[in-house]
Amino acid sequence: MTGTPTLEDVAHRAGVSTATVSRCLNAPEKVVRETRERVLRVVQELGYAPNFSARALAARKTQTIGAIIPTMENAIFAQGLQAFQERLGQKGFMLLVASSSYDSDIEAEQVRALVARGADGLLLIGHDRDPAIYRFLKTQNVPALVTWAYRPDVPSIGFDNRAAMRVLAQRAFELGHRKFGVISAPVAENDRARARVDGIFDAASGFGLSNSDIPVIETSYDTANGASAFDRFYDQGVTLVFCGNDVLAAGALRRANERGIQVPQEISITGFDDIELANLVTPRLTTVHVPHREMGAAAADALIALSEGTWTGKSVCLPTRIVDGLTLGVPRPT
Amino acid sequence: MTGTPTLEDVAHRAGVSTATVSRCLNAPEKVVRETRERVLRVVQELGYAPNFSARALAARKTQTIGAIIPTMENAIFAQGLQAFQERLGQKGFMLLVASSSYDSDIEAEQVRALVARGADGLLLIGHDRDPAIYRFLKTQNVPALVTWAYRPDVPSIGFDNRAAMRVLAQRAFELGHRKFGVISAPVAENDRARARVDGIFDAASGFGLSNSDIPVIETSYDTANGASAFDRFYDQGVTLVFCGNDVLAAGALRRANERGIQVPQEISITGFDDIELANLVTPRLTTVHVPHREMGAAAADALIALSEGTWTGKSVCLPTRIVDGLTLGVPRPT
DNA sequence: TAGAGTAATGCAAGCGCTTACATCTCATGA
DNA sequence: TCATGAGATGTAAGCGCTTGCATTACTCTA
Repeated sequence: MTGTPTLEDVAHRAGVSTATVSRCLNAPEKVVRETRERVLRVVQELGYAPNFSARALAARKTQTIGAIIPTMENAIFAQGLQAFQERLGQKGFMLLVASSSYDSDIEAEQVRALVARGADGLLLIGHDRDPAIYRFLKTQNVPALVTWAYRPDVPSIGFDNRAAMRVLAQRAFELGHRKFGVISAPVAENDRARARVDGIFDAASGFGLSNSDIPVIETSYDTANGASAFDRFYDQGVTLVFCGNDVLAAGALRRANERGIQVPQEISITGFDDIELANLVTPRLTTVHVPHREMGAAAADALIALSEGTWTGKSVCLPTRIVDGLTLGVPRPT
Repeated sequence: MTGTPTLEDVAHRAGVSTATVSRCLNAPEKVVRETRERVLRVVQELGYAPNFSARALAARKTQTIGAIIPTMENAIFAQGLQAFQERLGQKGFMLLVASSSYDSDIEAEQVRALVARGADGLLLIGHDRDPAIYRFLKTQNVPALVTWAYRPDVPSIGFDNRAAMRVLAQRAFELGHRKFGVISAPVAENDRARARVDGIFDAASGFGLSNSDIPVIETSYDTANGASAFDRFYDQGVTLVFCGNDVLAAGALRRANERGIQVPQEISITGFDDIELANLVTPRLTTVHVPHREMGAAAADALIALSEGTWTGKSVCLPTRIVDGLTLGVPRPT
């Protein structure tokens, strides 16, 4: 009984078997009240805390959920992850995090690592990944939930990137913009980025614009990249730059400010995500609001349900909405 | 041998004992080459992956490090944590994250949860916390590392919040500012916030200003709070507002912009942390750069060393530097 | 009052791995 | 030739918990 107290120490002291103590902790209704109270008192006295490794080994459950996100440095993931973690914590689960740096090989490796660690379920971002990963997860019997994107056929809690961007683009076209550029995150292996660009294409075709007329610059997540892409588009004389996310848009906007280019009088800029940054730059960014926190919390609930076999089976598509900032205006007269 | 392969399956198939397989994986030098290669081949064939719960139970090590941060939504933590996680991953460790929402009771609870989960070490932010937590950690024999703050007497990897702010304040006073206000995060249970304010006091005393003359508004981490605190100070006619972090500063700056108040001509504003945001607001924020990524990576190394008993025992204090933005100028003539 | 039924508890076999200790093999030197 | 010892491998006892099944203690019914 030296060192950390174990179940057995508690059992001894309470005069019951370890089985009863275990039940008190995990299925209190199976133990008669008197016994339960006595046991719980001893648990208190001893400051007993279960050893999760042992519990995990015996019960084949770790009460741990893994999440693999591209990077926590992106505020949108940080925010969603925070909400996810909070909800998980409330329900007695812990969060194991890994990051992929937008690299699918690393992601696959992390999936293995998390499964080996016994994660009861995995949070994944977006749909694009090697089918072998899904097969592996299936054989290992570890449920996965896709977030930040929606699809009815696999468990997912997200939103419709394509439709959201379409709505924004539609509005821009209605304002009269016809000559514009798109700054997007690299679309390879990133269905969300691709969907956003497709949303623009969708809206454009309604205005008689063909995809081949739409210049898209793909560049990685960084304000500096947003800035240089902006330069190229500005020099081409576009009246509007759609950005695949707020960070790119903030970079573009900063460059516009640096060059003394009036936004939106001379050129309009739009973002996507509605991170706090969007509201702090000058002028305030016109962007698409995504319910990151709601999504994170809902994802936690879903993943716990999935791991306990009580999942409703219904993916959910959360609503997004346009945030009226000050960076989208009518195109300047040519 | 149905389901996930175990050590025993590998042992059988390779014609050796489980002990040998275990040694191949954990101490290869103890196994003669021929055997080792045969075993590893079987490991490949079977796609064997060790069960970490079992390993943890038997070896009393989980290869898992826990981190408790106030919130991931704050970019400074997200960035440091990302670097921390990456380095941990490179060394075969996983990251278990918990958040405290700046609440010390929640933090204490999370410490227990992480220890129960078998974390081999804990990353903590700042020094302020109930000594009982340190005692608990000591009896549980779980090492902890303090970050984002420095102190030579406990394992820590951080920087000198007080000195950094002192340097910034010194510069402001040299420019002539005498009437100013401080917007700080709540200093109770937050040694970092307190140190930053103290840094201002230090510098102020060198200019014959006494602490009681310095108005400090404590408010929680949120741009809206920064904005309203700014209003109060502006209306009091200060020429400068020191902010305890960039988020508060960004909020203050936004308000100034909204009210059409010229920064820094009419009033100066400074931040602290140098998150990306500082560089995106207009005008660019004058702030203090903190090496979050270096700190995160160094913390990972230190914590692993600590958990393996190879820690050098030397805390490290990383350098900070002032970032010359455009929000600190000479005070307007009275 | 005996027998059946049910609720509470105990027993003990694992869960998959690590590791102290025992055993075996074989080269070495006297 | 044989005791010696070093190196390689095997044996088996846990690590702390969960859980199917057995046992015990009661309550109820006929």
